[in-house]
Amino acid sequence: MPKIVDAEQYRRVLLNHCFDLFAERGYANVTTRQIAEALGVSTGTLYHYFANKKDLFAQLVEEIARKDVWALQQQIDRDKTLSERIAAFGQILVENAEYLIAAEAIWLDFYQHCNVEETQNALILQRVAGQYQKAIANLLGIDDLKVAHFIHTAIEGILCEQLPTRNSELFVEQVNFLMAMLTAYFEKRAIACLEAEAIA
Amino acid sequence: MPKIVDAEQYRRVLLNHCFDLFAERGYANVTTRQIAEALGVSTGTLYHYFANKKDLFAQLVEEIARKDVWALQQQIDRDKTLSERIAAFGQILVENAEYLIAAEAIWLDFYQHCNVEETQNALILQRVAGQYQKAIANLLGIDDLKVAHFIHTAIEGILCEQLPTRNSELFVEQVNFLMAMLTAYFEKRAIACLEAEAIA
Amino acid sequence: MPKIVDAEQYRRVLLNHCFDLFAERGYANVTTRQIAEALGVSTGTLYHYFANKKDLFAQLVEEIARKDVWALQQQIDRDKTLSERIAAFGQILVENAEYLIAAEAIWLDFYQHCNVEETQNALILQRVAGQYQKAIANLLGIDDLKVAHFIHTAIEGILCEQLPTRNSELFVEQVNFLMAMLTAYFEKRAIACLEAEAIA
Amino acid sequence: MPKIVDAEQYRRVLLNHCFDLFAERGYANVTTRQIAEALGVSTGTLYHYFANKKDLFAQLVEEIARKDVWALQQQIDRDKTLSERIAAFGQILVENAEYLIAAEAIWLDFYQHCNVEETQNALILQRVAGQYQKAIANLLGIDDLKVAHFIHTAIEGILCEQLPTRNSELFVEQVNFLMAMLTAYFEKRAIACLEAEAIA
DNA sequence: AATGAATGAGCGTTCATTCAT
DNA sequence: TATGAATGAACGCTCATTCAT
Repeated sequence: MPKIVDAEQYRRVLLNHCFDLFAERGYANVTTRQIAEALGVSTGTLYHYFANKKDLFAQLVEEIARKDVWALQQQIDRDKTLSERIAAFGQILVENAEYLIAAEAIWLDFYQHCNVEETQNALILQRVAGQYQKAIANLLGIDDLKVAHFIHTAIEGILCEQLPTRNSELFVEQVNFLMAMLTAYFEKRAIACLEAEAIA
Repeated sequence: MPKIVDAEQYRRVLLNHCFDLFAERGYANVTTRQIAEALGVSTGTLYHYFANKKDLFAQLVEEIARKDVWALQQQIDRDKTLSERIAAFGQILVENAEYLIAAEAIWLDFYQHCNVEETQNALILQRVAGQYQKAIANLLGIDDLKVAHFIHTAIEGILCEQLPTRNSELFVEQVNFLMAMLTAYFEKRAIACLEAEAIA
Repeated sequence: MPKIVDAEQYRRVLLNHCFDLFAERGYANVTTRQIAEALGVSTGTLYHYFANKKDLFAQLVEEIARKDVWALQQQIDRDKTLSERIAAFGQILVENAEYLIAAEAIWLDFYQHCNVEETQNALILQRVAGQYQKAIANLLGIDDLKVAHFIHTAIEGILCEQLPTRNSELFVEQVNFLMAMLTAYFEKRAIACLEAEAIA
Repeated sequence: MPKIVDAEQYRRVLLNHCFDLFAERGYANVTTRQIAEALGVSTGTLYHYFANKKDLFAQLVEEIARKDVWALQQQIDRDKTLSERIAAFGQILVENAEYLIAAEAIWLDFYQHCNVEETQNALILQRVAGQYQKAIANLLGIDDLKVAHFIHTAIEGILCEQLPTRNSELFVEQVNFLMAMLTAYFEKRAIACLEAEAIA
């Protein structure tokens, strides 16, 4: 089925070219004509590859998550200690700040526009969130998915704040706070663990 | 003589009645006619009290912040220890989850829709953020505004995640994580402080 | 009936204060609120003195005509020759250009907005036109109302042209052309008259 | 492939079908829905071909001028004497009275509604006026553009007067007056010319 | 597969007019 | 008399979507 593969690839190319448009202006402020123009195709073509604007946006969200998770997995280094991993994670966030904030803008738009009643959207929401949690857990080498979930959530908070105006100084500061708190939290947990063993 | 005596007060009444509408559907999905209907007035009346839809929304954001900050200040209890304050704060968040998530929805919409080029919006953004930070710092009895800022940011992250579907179990969990990390962080800082003094 | 006289006078005061507003922006681009504001009264008061916006405008048109005709009558000088009268008329036009153009703007707006089906408007139109013709005929000391009518018409054309941008040089030129043509026309008629008499 | 092959041509078709609507009711009293209905298209289609209502109207004004000037040029007959040309011109005006009055209504609306601050409008105003002057000068075979300008202006006055109610008897009378005055004016000028030569 | 002209419901907004005070 | 808050029909305009080509 070579034809279908091509169409599939083309769909992804189109999605990736939409990223900036949606990130900068927001779902509601982007028209299908603007999308078509940005992609160098007609609106008709758009509707050939996507059922409608919402569907296009939902697919973009999935595509972003797919790529993010894959990229995070590439960064896993099994030889590092926990605190080294935390530091490395912090650095990844800072280095990719611009992209992550843009992706957050899109993700939040999806949070707010998607009708959760539509099963499709609920599934995307759940799946993507799960993927990020696992990716973060793997990257930090921790087992507790709930902690990974919290970390993801806190990062989203930090990214949110950068939406109206970028402030990289503040961003670095906030990331450092998160990493410091994580370190303190894990140290405390390790000590508690040791003490528990000592008692036993 | 006009029908409404205190226009200023009436404007606030109108704003407060808009809250749910904007929180549930989002700025872009609420029409002025829906607002008018929800308020039990005509669209014309809406435009008598507010310059336009954006202005109405910006004023709502400010009104929410004003009320939130005031409510937080009422909760300050100078007799509590730091860890008691942290626990109390966590409880406040959990008890008011429903309202806080709704307010976050509105706040995020403002983040994304407001044009920061318009000085007015930039000022609102700055002022409101500052007020929340101070309120949190006062509530926890800490001096470091930057930590308060981070806490506010992390809470926003937690609230964001509840937007598409409420999950109170998860919410409590995340708030507990935040509080645990805060506690670990402050303890570590206190120990470091003591050691520094000991050396000196 | 002193009260009624006062109200009548006040109505005229109000009308005269509307002149500039309607002349500058045109009937359709003036709102009743703007009128009220310019007059220093409320919209309610406006509707106390005038049935509606159209009525107010129609009364303004009549008031302008009343004043113009009266002013023209003041300028009649029975001792002048025809060519002196023509020259004097030209001078009056040039000296009052600014006002006449503004009045023409209003008059044209009435031409275009008034529904002639409404008897009231048709009457105003007829009456005012007749008054101007007589006033011009008297001023020039000519009997032929039809010539006066044509002169009035030609002047309206000249005034029309000044509406989008004032060009006083052009205005003077056009008035001079009109006066030159009138002079040539009357001279030719006088000669024809003499010849007719000679033959007889 | 789109449905309409020659968009430019279709735009002109649409413009020409708007003529009566604007002429009869005036710019401010015609809604975009009425225009669309009169053209047998949707409002959306209107905005596909024209930027907005003002732009549509401005293009209509230019289209009218283009056609009028072309039509006048077709009437030029180099074998006629001046007085024959004047008579012919008068006849053209009378024969096309109905159309000319309608066109004048549109032209006056443009005079009054166009914001001269917008360079585009100022240019249209200037260009169209210049074209009419040249067309009249060519038709009458005279060199003096200023006289042609005055004639155009006087005709506009005559047409204005017909706006509220058509009165063809009056129209013919006024046109005849204008032609008579023109004849008298040119004769006088010719005599003055001859005398000047005689002296020399 | 690709086009873009066409659609029309629905948007934010205005404003002449009313009427309780 | 005088007020101005309230009204709501109607405005100019937008844009996701369709479909003949």
